[in-house]
Amino acid sequence: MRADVPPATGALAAFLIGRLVVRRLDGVLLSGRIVETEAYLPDDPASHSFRGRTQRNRTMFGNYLHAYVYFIYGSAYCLNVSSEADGIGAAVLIRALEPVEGIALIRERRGAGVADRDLMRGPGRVCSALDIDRRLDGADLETDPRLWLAEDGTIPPAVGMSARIGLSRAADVHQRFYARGSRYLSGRRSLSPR
DNA sequence: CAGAGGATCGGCT
DNA sequence: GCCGATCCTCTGG
Repeated sequence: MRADVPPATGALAAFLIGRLVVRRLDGVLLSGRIVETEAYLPDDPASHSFRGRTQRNRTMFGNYLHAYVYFIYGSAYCLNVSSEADGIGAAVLIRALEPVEGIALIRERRGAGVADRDLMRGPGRVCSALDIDRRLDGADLETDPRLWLAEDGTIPPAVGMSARIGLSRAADVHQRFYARGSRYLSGRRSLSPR
């Protein structure tokens, strides 16, 4: 691979927009359409993998299409998809989903008073809605019966790009991808121009 | 072992 | 829009 070839991580982050995350929970299927992702590239100062492999981030360094789940701010889990070959630390953060299947159970899990628009609008809310935590870290998203990625044949939406959200480093790197026009985006409006 | 910081959320102004 | 909660993880001594 040469330097002018787009990194697989960025390509995956864009490709995943419009695809589904599916969770099986006690035999019930919960799913959502991916409307927002962020790429955390190899050698990215904002990435958990930047300072090398640790106990927490080791699935980022494993093969691609495995779940990397971490806990943040004492309150939220975030779901990522590992995105490069074995030995390279990189991942795609799933930032927001549009509810598709199992909405009744998702509403129940998120609690009364939460607007449908907010059920999975934000990475912590995605994991809260789908009961994703460190138990799922390392899950193979091609074979695990609890969590996987799917396509449903719908036409992929137009994809926009912007800076990533909530970073103190590499804040100018435009590796956030979103479905244009979706009402389920987590970012501020200035980051999602219509 | 102590300290600091963080890919967030929800509540309040 | 701003702010605090909350606790895991990593780093340095």
